Amino acid sequence: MERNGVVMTGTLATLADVAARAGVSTATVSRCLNTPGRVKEGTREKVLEAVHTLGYAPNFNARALVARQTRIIGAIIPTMDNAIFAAGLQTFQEVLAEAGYTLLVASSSYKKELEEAQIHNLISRGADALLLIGVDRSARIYDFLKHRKIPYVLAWNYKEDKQHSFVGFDNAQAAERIAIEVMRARHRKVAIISGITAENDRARARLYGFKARLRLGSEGPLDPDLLVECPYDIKKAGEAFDRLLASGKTFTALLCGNDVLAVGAMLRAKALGFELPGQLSVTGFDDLELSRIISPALTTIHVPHRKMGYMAAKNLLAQLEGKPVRNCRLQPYLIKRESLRPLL
Amino acid sequence: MERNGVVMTGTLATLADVAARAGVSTATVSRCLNTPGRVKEGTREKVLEAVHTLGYAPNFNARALVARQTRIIGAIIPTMDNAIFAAGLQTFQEVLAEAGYTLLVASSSYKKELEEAQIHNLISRGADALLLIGVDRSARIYDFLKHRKIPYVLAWNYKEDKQHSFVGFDNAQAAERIAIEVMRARHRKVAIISGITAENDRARARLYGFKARLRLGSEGPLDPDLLVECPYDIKKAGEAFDRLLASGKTFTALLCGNDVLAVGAMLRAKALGFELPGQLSVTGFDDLELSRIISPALTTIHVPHRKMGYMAAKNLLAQLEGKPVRNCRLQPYLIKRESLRPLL
DNA sequence: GCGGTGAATGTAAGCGCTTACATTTTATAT
DNA sequence: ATATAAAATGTAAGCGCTTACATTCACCGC
Repeated sequence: MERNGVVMTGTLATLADVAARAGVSTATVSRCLNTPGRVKEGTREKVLEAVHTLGYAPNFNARALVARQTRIIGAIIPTMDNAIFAAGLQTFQEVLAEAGYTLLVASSSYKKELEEAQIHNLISRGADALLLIGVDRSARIYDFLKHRKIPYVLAWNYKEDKQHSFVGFDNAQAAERIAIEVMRARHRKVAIISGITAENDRARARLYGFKARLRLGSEGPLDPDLLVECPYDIKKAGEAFDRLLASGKTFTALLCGNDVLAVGAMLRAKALGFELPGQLSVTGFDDLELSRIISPALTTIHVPHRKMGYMAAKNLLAQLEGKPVRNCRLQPYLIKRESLRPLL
Repeated sequence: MERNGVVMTGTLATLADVAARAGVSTATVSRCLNTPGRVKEGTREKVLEAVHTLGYAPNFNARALVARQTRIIGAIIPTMDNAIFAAGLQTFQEVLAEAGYTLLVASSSYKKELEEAQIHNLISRGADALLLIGVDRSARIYDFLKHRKIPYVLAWNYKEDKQHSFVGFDNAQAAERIAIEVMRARHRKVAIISGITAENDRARARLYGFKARLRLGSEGPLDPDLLVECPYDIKKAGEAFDRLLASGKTFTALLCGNDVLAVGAMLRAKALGFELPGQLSVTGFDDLELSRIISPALTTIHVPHRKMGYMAAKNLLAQLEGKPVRNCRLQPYLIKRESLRPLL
C-alpha cells in the first residue's frame, strides 16, 4: 500500500523500522539523522531512502526524554488578544526558529495564579527556557526556576538587579517623560486612565511615573476622582472615560497607560462630541499601530517592540549556550503627534 | 536543604523519588496524579505530601511517550504580526485550556513550504491535533495527516467538501456582498487592493468575488491597472495605493481584500490630501478593531473571529473524543460605516 | 601479510512514565 | 468466622530514542 511514495502501514514507523528496512542498527539511523558526518556515505543513502519510503518522522518526546532537551522555548504573555505583544513575539519567534527552537505560547490573562500554572505546564512539557513579561511574581516561582536551572528572561521591564535577566525598559521613567510633556503644554487639570495595577508591574510603574511628575507640576496630589483603572480593551476604556466624566471634575488632558486605553477613550470622547485635541488632549503609551490610525494621531511613548523581541531571543539563546549575558536596557522615547495640544 | 518548603536536591525529582518518600510504588503515585479516585484517601495524602516537599513536576515527555498523547494542539497561522488571527486564536486557546489542552502556535509567514515544515515539526512534537488556516496545500500534507490519523480543522474558509473539517465561511460570497454594495452606491470606476493571492486561498476567493460582481455591474472586465496585490501591512498598502495612483487611471471606490490594506490605503490617501469618503470610497474586509478606529470608519465585512475560534476548538475536541463532527459554516455580514459613500 | 590505528557500526542500557496483570488488603454476605 | 468479591496497591514491561562502550572494518606502513 503506497501513496505519494509513502508506504502506508497500519502503525507508525519508528527508528527500528527504518533500521530494519535499511539493514542497519538503530544507532546508525539515529546518527544518520543527528550527526550525518559520522556515517559513511553509502549507509547514509540507504537510511535516508528508508526514512523517506517509510514516511518516518522522529518522535520528539522520546528524544527529549533521553536528550534532556526539547528545543522548545515557552513564552507566557498576559494576553494574545490585542496587539501589545504581537510584534515583539513575532520577532522573538523568528530569531528562535533560526536557531532551531520552537516557540510555545501561553497566555495568562493578566492573572498571577494562571501564570504560575502555565509556567509549571510549560516546564513539565520540557521547555528549555522561558520568556516572561514583567518581574512581579512570587519568590516561589523564581526558586522553582532556579532549582530546575531553567533560563528565563523578563521582558517589558527593567531593573538594576543582577538576579534576573532583563530585556526591557524603565516604565516609570518613560511615563514621567510623557507627563513632563503634558505639563510643558501647560495642562494642569489632568486625568489618568491606568491599566489594572494589581497584577501588572508595568501598569503600576507607569502610573507611578505619571503621578510623580504630576505632583511636581501642580499643587498637591492627584484628585482620586481623576484616576480610573481599566483593562486594556477599547470598549472598557470608553466606559472608563465615562466614569471620569461622571465625577463632574474637569480636566484638559488625559494621560493613558497604554494606547489601547487612549484610543478607547478618544473614540468615546469623539462619539460624545468632544473636539480633539482642541477640547481635550490625550496621550498613550506603547506606540501600537493604532496610535497612527486614530485621528488625531496619538502622542505616545514609542516602545521598541521588535528590538525587545530580538534581544530577548538572543539573551535566551546565549543563556542556553552557557554564554554570559548582560541585562538589556532599551530606551523608549516620546513620539509627538497631534493628540496633545498646548493649552493657550 | 530546604527553601519555601521545597527540598532542593541536586537532581530533579522523579516519580520514583516521590514513591520512595511516600513509601508506595510508582504505580500508586501515577494513579494518584492521574486518577485520584482510584487511591485511598490516606495514601493520596502521603503521596501529595511527598510531591509537594520534593517539588515534583511530571515529565510530560515521558508521559507522552507511553500514553501516546501530549494534550498539545498545534496551530499554524500565516502571521502573528497583525491582529487578523489574534482574537480567534485567543478564544481557541481559552476553550482548549478549559479542556486541559495546551496550544502550540507557529507561524508560516504565508509560505507554503514553511507551513509544511511547521506541520511536521508540530506533529513530531506530538501535537494531538492541528488548526490550519485555509485549505490550499499539497495532497502530500493531507496524506501525511491522514496516515498519522491526526485530527485537524481548517479555518477561515469553507467548502462543501466532506474530506476536510471546515470551520469558516465563503470568502468569495462575502466579497461579492460588499462589491454589490459598492455597485449599489453607483460606483463604476473601482480599484482593488488584494492580498497576495499566490499562497493564500482566502485572498484568492475574495478577489474572485470582487471581480465577479464588478464585471456584472460595469461593462467589461476589470482594468488590470486598477488591481494591485500587497501583503497585509499598513505601510505596504500605502505604497500599493501609490501604485494605483501612478497608473493615471481614475477610480471613485477602492475595494480592499482586508482591513489592514484599507487602513493603509486610507492613511496614505489622507496624507496625500484626499478627502474621504467624499473624494474616494474605501471598503475593507474582516472587521478588525482598526476599522472602527480609522476615520471615516470603515465599511467592511464582519467576520465572526471569536465564534470561529470557539467552533474550531469544539470541532477539534469532538474529533479527539471520537465524536462525529460537522462542518461549520459561519455567516459573515456587511457592516456599513462611513468609508463608503454613494456617488451622486 | 601483520599489527596497529581510526573510522564505522553494533549492542544494550536506560531516560520517566503508564498500565496490564498479579497480588494483597478490605469490605460484604453468609 | 469464612468465603467471596471488590478495592487498593505492587510488579514489571515497554513506549522510541540516544549514547557509552564494545566490536568490526578498512586501510596504513613495514
